[in-house]
Amino acid sequence: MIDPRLLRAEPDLFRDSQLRRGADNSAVDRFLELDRSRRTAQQLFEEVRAQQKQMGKRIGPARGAEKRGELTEGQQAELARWLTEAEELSNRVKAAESEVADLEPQVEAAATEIDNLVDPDAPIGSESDFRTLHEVGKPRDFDSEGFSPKDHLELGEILRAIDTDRAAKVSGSRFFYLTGDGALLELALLNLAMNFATGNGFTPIIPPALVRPPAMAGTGFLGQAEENVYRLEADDLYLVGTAEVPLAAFHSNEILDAEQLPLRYAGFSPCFRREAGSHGRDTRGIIRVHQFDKVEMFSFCNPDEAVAEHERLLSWEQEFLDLLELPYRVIDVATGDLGSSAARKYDIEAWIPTQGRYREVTSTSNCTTFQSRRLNIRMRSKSGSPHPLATLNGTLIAMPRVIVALLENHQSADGSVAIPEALRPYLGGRDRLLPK
RNA sequence: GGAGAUGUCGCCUAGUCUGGUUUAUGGCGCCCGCCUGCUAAGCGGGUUGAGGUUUUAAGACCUCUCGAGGGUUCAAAUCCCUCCAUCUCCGCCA
Repeated sequence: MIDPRLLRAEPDLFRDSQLRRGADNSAVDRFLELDRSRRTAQQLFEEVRAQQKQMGKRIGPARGAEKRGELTEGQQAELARWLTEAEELSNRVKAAESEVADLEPQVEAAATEIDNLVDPDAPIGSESDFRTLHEVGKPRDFDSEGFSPKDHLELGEILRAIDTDRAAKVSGSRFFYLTGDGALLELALLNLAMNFATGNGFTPIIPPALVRPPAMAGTGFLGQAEENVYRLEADDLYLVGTAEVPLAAFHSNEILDAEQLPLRYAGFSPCFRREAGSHGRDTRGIIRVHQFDKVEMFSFCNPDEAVAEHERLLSWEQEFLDLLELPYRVIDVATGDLGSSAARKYDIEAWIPTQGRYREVTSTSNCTTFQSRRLNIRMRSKSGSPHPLATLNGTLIAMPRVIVALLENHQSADGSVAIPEALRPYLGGRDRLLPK
């Protein structure tokens, strides 16, 4: 949700931002017009409502006196007149109220169509117009090592770590079993990630993966992204696509103490994605799946701190990938590819040898005050009234894609896979996964 | 799943049966001021949140807000309906 007062005062900011996203900006003017009508209607309502209340204050005591039989004939007649007048007022109140009630959702709808203001520093353009910020590590030269790399699925089968055939039998396409060392690998990554997070001051959280509609809507997943969300019709619940949803909604309808900020959480949850519209893409292996586990970082912070916090989230993401000894690059996502709630977004893409390219493994977004407005999360400093705060999120680890990157980048010709040093304590001190 | 109880402005609490004379009571906590060698106590005032009108400004005023949403009524914290949450008991269960 955008800031309606800012929009009234400086609509050009929003028109321009929408253009930068390559999005429709007609909602800005639609909002302004509806908002004006709504406020006019609101004022009328408040006026007649005030009259009605005044009348009620006269009728009340008079009725009391009437019951006690203390009214003179003249007062009795006056009361009767008041009641007639009150009835008429009541009708006018109802009419005015229903006009407001009519306009309200329209204003709301227009506001919802307006995306978050983009950060002026974000590169302008569509998906391919990203800016590369860093490249870290070098892709391995398998040619010079004298063998061609196997892809993660082949390795996963050699190690008996990944089983997609049986997953297809049981659940369908885009599902997987992690077996043996595969399962242990995920648990090791989880523990490494959680220790890393808590070491950096995050509170570990295991949130619910089923949420009610307001949580889903508040985080912005019921707009364009809706087709990718699983919904449980019978119970009116959604399966979350990321822990961002329950983490963001954790403090919904709360006013947080500004002194306590930033509040940082690391949430571990399963993630469910329908992957509608991606038929035929990444059908092999576990790069694109319907269900996976992820540790997500989430921060509630002062809007003044949001840009710095975003940089911090990014550097934690990088640090974590460094621990896993993976080559990657960091990109500054272009305005057209931000999604409605992010003002700026950095993706980290790990090198995938068998694809000869970088693929997204983590992503961090600065949502400024956009989400907190929808979720009604505010902060209060010692003096002064509550204000919306900023929310930011960033992937610490998305299991399948990191497993893909680990297997492919650290493989040997015999199909064994080297375990990065940081991970060894979590795998019983082993330094390799061996074919089974 | 069955039976019952509860939900009031940070916390506790009055008000709900019997609708109006309530700007929603009082206490605790917190904030400001007064008073007092200091502290404590005492005294006075303030203290839900949202939207709006107006003003150079401080402010003033209005409307909404008693778990949420509907309804009845001239008028709803109070009556009716639906939903949500919590608690107690019973049953079932990893």
